[in-house]
Amino acid sequence: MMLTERVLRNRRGIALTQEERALIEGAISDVRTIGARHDVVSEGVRVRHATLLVDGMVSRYIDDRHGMRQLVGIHVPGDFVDLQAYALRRLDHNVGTLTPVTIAILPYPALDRLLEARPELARKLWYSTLLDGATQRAWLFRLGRLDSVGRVAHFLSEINARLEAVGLSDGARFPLPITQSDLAEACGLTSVHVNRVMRTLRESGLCVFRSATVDVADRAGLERRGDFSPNYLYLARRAPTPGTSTGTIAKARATP
Amino acid sequence: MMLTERVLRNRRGIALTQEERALIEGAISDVRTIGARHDVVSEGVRVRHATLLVDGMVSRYIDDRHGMRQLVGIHVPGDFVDLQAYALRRLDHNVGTLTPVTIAILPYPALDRLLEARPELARKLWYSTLLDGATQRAWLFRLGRLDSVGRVAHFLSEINARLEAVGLSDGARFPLPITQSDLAEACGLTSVHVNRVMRTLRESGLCVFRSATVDVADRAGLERRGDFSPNYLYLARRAPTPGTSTGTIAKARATP
DNA sequence: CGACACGTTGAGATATATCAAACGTGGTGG
DNA sequence: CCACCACGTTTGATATATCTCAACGTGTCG
Repeated sequence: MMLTERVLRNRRGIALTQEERALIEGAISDVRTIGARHDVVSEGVRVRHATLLVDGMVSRYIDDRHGMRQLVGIHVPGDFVDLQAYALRRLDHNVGTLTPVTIAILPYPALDRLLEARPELARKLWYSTLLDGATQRAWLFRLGRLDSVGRVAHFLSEINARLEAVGLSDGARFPLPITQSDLAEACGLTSVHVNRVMRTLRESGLCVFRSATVDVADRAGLERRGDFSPNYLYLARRAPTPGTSTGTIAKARATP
Repeated sequence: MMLTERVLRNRRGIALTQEERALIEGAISDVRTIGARHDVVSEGVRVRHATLLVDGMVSRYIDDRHGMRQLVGIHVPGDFVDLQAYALRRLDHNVGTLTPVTIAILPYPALDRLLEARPELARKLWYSTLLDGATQRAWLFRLGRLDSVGRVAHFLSEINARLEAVGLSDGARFPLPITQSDLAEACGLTSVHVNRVMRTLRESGLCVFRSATVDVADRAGLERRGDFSPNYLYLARRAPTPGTSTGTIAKARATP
């Protein structure tokens, strides 16, 4: 399986060519696995390479003075997790694994050469950082205007759509190997309340979250409850490219 | 006064040269004034030019199904308000004026030529969209982890720092020509509650918001209350470049 | 002077947090 | 293989922050 197989897959207007995928693979110096709950990049540290998430999930987060944490982004396979730093050199937040992950490393010098030679590819990677921005705006909407059930419904709808785009969800069921506390930190809630929200979603027949899997019983209903509309993801038409069957996201504990 | 005078001013590592400012000015086709409460760009509409905010304030916002609005960004003079669309062609949110504004228009064809000829300038404009992203993450933190007083304190601290960077605040006092409802839409609160928050801030001696002006009595205290740290703004060292004295932001009603 | 938008205040309703405890369950070591 | 441990989940009771609704005040502009 190609390491870059999922990069920008099914994103409207900026899909990568096979040649571009190969070029990115050529810039990869290293592929690593990291255990769950480890930081990949820390705030303020100088970054020297870009990181492509191949398998697993990672979060971007900000801690406050009292140890409370807010997720400001979450990444699924195919996402670059720290491209921001390529331009800014340092990150204003932390990036940490939620699950064991496989990541591919692209040293900046190799990336420099690649993007200089291929301005079209540079443009597409810029786009991908703009897509991150669009997602962040949707998260702002979620936190600012939705109630707790709406926030979780919106979050789950988003992850469903994003996993579907990269072939890891069939729209009705997808892996979500994170804890209710993680969900709480993403949605600006407490884990206790997230638990009650999950019960509400279950009892209203929208979805069930059990053993790291979400079963979506009523997708339209879930999306409606979360005031979710996928336009901000700039996805290609639904009905994702076949080729990769729905898969899983690594969950077993790996070496730290 | 140069239209681009405030663009990327006092931003660490990516300040523009005088020549680059002149080049941007050369790409400006038009300068317009627009009244308060008018949309500049609407969601989903194809965009054909970039917009530089020269004077006034504009917001980026998302409306929900029930007419509630969430601000996902706010812009001060010197900001590009829709560079995202240059890459994505459409915006996933709306951009509307909060006050009467002066904006400069840069048609994409002119921008294309400019950025092709000047990759270094292209890089800096890309950076500026990444700075927007960093600010959005700070907003996520604000909404997800701060209480109402903290949110408003954080918001005001941010605006103070950003206006200071472009010479429109001296750190102790700055113009804020928006309503308490706008503030509420930015902070995920109701306008009634924002009113009470302002009273709290006043009574605790942190700051006073009156007649479209914020007087910061205790900057350190305000920033502490909002758990604010300006690192995400990537500002150059404090002590802003002299040259432009503290000014105002247009407030008088203009023609729609 | 009057209208209208914005700001201010109060009382009461409600959503979510907090605190505390019990329950499951998968992994680990004896 | 079993027992235990750690971590995550679930539930209950109570506290509290914020919203909602409603009314009244105030400044600005025509």
